[in-house]
Amino acid sequence: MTKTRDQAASLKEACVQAAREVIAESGVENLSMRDVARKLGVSHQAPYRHFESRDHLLAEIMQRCFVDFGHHLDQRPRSGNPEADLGAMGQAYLDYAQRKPLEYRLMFGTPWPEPAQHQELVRHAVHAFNMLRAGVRSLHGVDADDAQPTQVDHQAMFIWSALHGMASITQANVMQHLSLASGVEEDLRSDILTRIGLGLRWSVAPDASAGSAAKSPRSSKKARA
Amino acid sequence: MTKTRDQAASLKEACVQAAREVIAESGVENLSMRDVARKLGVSHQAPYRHFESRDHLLAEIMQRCFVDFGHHLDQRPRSGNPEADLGAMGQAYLDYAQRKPLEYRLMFGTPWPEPAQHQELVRHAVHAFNMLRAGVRSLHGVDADDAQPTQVDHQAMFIWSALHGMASITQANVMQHLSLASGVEEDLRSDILTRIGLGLRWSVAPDASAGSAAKSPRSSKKARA
DNA sequence: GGACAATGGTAGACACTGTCAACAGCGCAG
DNA sequence: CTGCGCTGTTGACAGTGTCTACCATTGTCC
Repeated sequence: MTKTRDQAASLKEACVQAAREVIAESGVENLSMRDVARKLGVSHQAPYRHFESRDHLLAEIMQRCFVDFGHHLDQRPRSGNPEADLGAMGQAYLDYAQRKPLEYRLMFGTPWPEPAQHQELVRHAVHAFNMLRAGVRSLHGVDADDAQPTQVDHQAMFIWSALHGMASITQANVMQHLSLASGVEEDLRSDILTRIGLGLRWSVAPDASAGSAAKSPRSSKKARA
Repeated sequence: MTKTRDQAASLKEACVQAAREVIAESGVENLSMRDVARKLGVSHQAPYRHFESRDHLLAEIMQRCFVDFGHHLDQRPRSGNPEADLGAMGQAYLDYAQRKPLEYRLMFGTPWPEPAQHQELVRHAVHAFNMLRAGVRSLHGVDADDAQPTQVDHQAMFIWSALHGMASITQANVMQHLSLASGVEEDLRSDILTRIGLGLRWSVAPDASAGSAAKSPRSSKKARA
């Protein structure tokens, strides 16, 4: 409890906090070590006592973002219906990407530092993916508890691809220039979620709002998957 | 034909060329103006005679990458069958991403410079998207030449999302840590393409190799789309 | 031919970055 | 008290993008 150790911990924490703020406001590329030092009123080298390099600080922040992200996904409403739950997860995913675009880009759009150096980061990222896996697995029903892991993984990768693609495309400022047909942009989310459901041979049931995309499916569980 | 004008043009060209090489070898973030100047044996300010700023040089390069990319998509084998053609386009897309990862990241993974400043860039990017649109539209058959533009755009966005998601996830060095079930990684492409087909309510028919993912579909054209 | 402006290239600054190295204050173990 | 380790400071160094001032060559108009 010595004051020293507190301050040490507090400076490390403060660095992370300040850096997260910078990133949330202006993106990774505008984050500089000297900036966070200035923000905290310490010398430009002080942060280096707690982080080997800029990359290490970045890794720490990415890691925390993944924790946040995991929590965000976990806090989605649980209805007990596996399809609806997975759909809600998709919604939550896109929500996060939309509400914290810069954090999202940090996690999924920034070239990662050497993964071997930052195993904790990898662990948390993998954990988030495993949540998706679990959601997919529960789709396969109670009996099929030993669902083909191959198929589960394929489905998970498909879902992730579509969601991530959607999220990052939406964030790029290109879409405004595509002159999409009217209404398309608004219904993108529900449409994509529906199509993901089709791609799984299951309906993932987007929330009922703005249902233009709903051509018919809703619960076309017929496919054996 | 004056020597001056030639040299001018040639330095501008040389800058672009040198910069592309740097990017293709070590990525955008390692591209520096001074570097290309050094590489060309000119003063560090010479490139600025031809490019207002680093962003302008980058925009020029991105633009050319989009042209390349468009050509690459265009050179895919045409079978006359709209489904197969669209599938081949997907293949070509993923091919490009795999073979030129850094260029791909430059186009689709780098925060764009102010689009208003670089309309040519936007034009070429949109053109690539329109190729996808055309592919989707031709799916709707000859009669439906006035296919619902809304639906076409939705489908195009879905395809793009899934492809882009797949491409960028594959490039990130995360996948090795997901401990995917054996065989999943190899079949990712064909599986995703199949699922995209399902999401369109059409089979997009991945190339026949490595067909583990083909559970049955292949030409489940039953859906009315 | 000769004045002149434009064009393309050079050289030197400035502010900024990440990071290395040497140094100073502090708390604690011996 | 002495010494050591941790935390923080200060000062460098090499690198960056970009501004400004300068120089050389060129083509144009009188």
